[in-house]
Amino acid sequence: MNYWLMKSEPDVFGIEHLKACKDKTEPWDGIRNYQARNFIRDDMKKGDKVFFYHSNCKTPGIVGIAKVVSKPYPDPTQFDAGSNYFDPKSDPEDPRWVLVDIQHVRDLKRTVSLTEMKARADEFGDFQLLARGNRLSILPVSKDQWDQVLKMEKENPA
DNA sequence: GCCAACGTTGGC
DNA sequence: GCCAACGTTGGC
Repeated sequence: MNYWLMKSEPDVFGIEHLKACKDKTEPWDGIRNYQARNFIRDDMKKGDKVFFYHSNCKTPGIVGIAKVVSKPYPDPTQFDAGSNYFDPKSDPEDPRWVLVDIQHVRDLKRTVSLTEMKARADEFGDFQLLARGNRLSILPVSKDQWDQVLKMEKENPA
């Protein structure tokens, strides 16, 4: 059982969008970064838990919990010439990009903001979200880091 | 294989 | 809107 953090822009596809989907489930398409791809392809398992993170917005931070509800499978948008995610170099016999289906589990009671987490970076250890220049849209979270966020959720915001 | 140019991410 | 950081592309 692994833990992850997935970023999304609330203006494009936020946690409210995920909740509104059929079965609160949606294919997490459009990942076009090899490091993120490798996490999905090599390490993601059905049942893994996911922090839903809002980026590029007023208060960037973790807003909810989701879970992985499929195995990794080829991202259909890579073969769709009409899609923004179309990749003409991807071979249908050996697809370059994969995705998993993500299902909403619950909203956090409050947003655990990036600012708060940065202020308490020493309680997170080595956390890629807090690393300088971090741009990965999918990144691993340790059990301790997962629990730390949930602990902060229960506290009052700083 | 190097590296400059370019595009994207994402916090602020 | 700005800009730092980083990934990708393509010329050589």
